[in-house]
Amino acid sequence: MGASGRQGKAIEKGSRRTTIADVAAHVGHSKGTVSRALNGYPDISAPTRARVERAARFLDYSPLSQAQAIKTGIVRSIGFILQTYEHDAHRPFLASFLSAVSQAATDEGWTLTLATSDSDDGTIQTLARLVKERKADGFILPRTLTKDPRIEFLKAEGVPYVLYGRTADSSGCAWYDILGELAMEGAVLRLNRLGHRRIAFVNGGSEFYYSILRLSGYREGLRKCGLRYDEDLVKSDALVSADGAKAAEALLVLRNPPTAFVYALDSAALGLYQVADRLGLSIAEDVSVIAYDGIPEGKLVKPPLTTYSVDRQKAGGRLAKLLIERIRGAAPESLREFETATLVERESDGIAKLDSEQLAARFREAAYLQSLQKEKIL
Amino acid sequence: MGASGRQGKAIEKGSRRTTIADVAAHVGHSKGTVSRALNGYPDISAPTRARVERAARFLDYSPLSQAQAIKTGIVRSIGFILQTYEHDAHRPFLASFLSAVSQAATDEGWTLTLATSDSDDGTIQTLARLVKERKADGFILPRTLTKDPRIEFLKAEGVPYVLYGRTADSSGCAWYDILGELAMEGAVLRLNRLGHRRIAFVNGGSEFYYSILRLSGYREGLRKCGLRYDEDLVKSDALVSADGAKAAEALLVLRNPPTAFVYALDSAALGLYQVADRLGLSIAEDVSVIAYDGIPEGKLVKPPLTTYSVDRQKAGGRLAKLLIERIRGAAPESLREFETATLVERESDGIAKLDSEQLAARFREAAYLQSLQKEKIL
DNA sequence: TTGCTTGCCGAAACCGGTTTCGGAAACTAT
DNA sequence: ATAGTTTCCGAAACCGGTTTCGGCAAGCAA
Repeated sequence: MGASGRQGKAIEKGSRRTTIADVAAHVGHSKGTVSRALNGYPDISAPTRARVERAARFLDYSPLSQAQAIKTGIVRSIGFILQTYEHDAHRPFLASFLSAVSQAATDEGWTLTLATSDSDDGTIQTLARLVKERKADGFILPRTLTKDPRIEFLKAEGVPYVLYGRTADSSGCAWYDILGELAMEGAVLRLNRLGHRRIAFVNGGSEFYYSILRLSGYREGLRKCGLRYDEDLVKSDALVSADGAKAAEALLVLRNPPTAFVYALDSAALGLYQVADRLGLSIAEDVSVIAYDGIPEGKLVKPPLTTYSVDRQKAGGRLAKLLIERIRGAAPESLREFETATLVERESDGIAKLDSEQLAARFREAAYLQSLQKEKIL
Repeated sequence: MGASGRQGKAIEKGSRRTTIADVAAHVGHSKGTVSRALNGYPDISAPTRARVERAARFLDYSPLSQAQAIKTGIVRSIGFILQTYEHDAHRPFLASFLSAVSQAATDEGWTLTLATSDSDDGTIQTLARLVKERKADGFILPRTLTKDPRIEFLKAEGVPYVLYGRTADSSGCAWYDILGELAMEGAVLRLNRLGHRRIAFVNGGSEFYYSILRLSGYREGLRKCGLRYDEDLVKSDALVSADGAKAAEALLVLRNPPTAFVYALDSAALGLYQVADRLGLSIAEDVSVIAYDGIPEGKLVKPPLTTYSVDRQKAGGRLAKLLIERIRGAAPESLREFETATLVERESDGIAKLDSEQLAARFREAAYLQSLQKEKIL
């Protein structure tokens, strides 16, 4: 059945990969025909297509994406930019997130190209470079801002992208997002059921769109409980535990301190633990806290942190699929997915034993004790 | 100065990227000359080369790596495979490690291609696929085994790689590694200086070559202290806190329990905290522990864990550079670097207040108390 | 001068694919 | 039987580079 001519192929020299020409020779057709057959062009007869496909499989042929790219412009690669200036707090997830993205990409025969930047400008430049050098066909943009320069840039360049998160101007955007607002609302409701009436909210970075959403969820929760919104009880820009601690202190010295805290970020909530420790307050007993993210430290801390946990793994996988569809031409409006965070009930929230006044008293007493201790040490 | 002919280039249509032909036209030379000039061929005169380079800069030209690759076979990309079946314990570092790799790659005009696998076989297959599809020119292999199938595969295929770690058969291998053996030795010496005479060693996964090295470091430490090696005091395969806890228990029930522990992994050392907690032992007071890695949880735990910390950031950067040099043809023997782990003195190690017998007594007492408590609860 | 090198560069083939174009063969419709 | 369509595929151009090959001109020795 061999086509005309001898094979005469040297096995030595690292066994050259099989090219489209090999397949063409094997089935006795031209390269063009093989290419069209494999790419589903309609002007190839069914039997020919079948023969070509069989030969391709037999010869273990797979096209070189770079060779395709030089003509088609697409390299089958997903771009992702690690923003190293973001606080470490966001890092632990990265591994499982990236592995999910990469896994999904692999399933489709795609690759994940990773790049880095250490500033906002750098991110745009890196984006530009990857596009110019055709290293990526589209991007996953994590942690979207309310007004995000990355989105503006890519939109202007006509490069496909999909958001992990939402943004103010959603026109032309595809996304996957967790309904953080629902989580915040749920946290408030839960704390209210436990008897808390003064519930504080410590938000994350105010430039991120999720902060707007989470705040609205908090307010919605208050509304459903019939509690009034008190802006004294709201802090923002708490990303790490130091920030969270500062916010907690500011809230606890209020004349009417909150007996419960909702944190938009686990990492910031850890700060409350430090403050409580210092003030001799017991978490769950004296003050309750519920946060959001599901970082591993939440399990370690005492008492373990009740939190709304996010499935980063799933997010990564879905984002990859969505981006690939987007690159293949699907309309962005059809590529918008939501997921909910799942409540992990641990032990940092409990029945309100003290009301705000009693807590204030306790706090004064704690401060008194603390100053006594300090004197002793001095 | 314009070359012959009109430009006649349409600005519309996403402003086509400038190609080598544009540069050639601009300087009035052939494509071939431009290519050779830019790639440092010796048969180009100095003035011509200068003119070409200036034009290239002026036109903001950079060659399309894929187009180059189809002829040269190299795509300027570093491959890295995320092994998702590895325990999460090793994940937290990933972010900074990868960002360093990617940063170093970017500096050289290279990219990082990430792939995933969930089994050993899968890793080889993924390696093979990336090589076949020319998605990567070489690989960084983290967490090397004593006998590592990845190395065997790549060696057989003639694909460049560089190890993060060492391996039994180092022929033809380039690597970057941390001298974990020195750290273990240092830990033993330090504990001995604090008065400890029975020092246990809880090793990591025995298939990893680092385990062999760290064990030898531990033994060397003992030797220098004049302590004899007691195999009852050595456990292995403790990767996560559960494993570490099991090892700790087994060691503490010995007739002559250790008063100090050296853990090859921070994550496993966390298990000792659980056990101590359960048994009413105080870490640093009753038993000391020093570990290795520098995971963030080490800071959170009480008392904070004394550990030998590894600079993953630096490792990533160096590995990328080494790999690129390797791909460019440098001899593997010339690409071997070592770094040391740095001791982070925290509070989990202290002066030995109890000797082994006293500890055994304390432990019996603690066990007694514990059983009492249990009865009360029941 | 002549003959040989050497330096420098253009022409063209090539890498591994995709896509346009046009034509032969087979099918229809008259 | 002839003309007009379709169907299917080959030839060739093309994508953006690299590399081989050979030739012209200048330089040098005889």
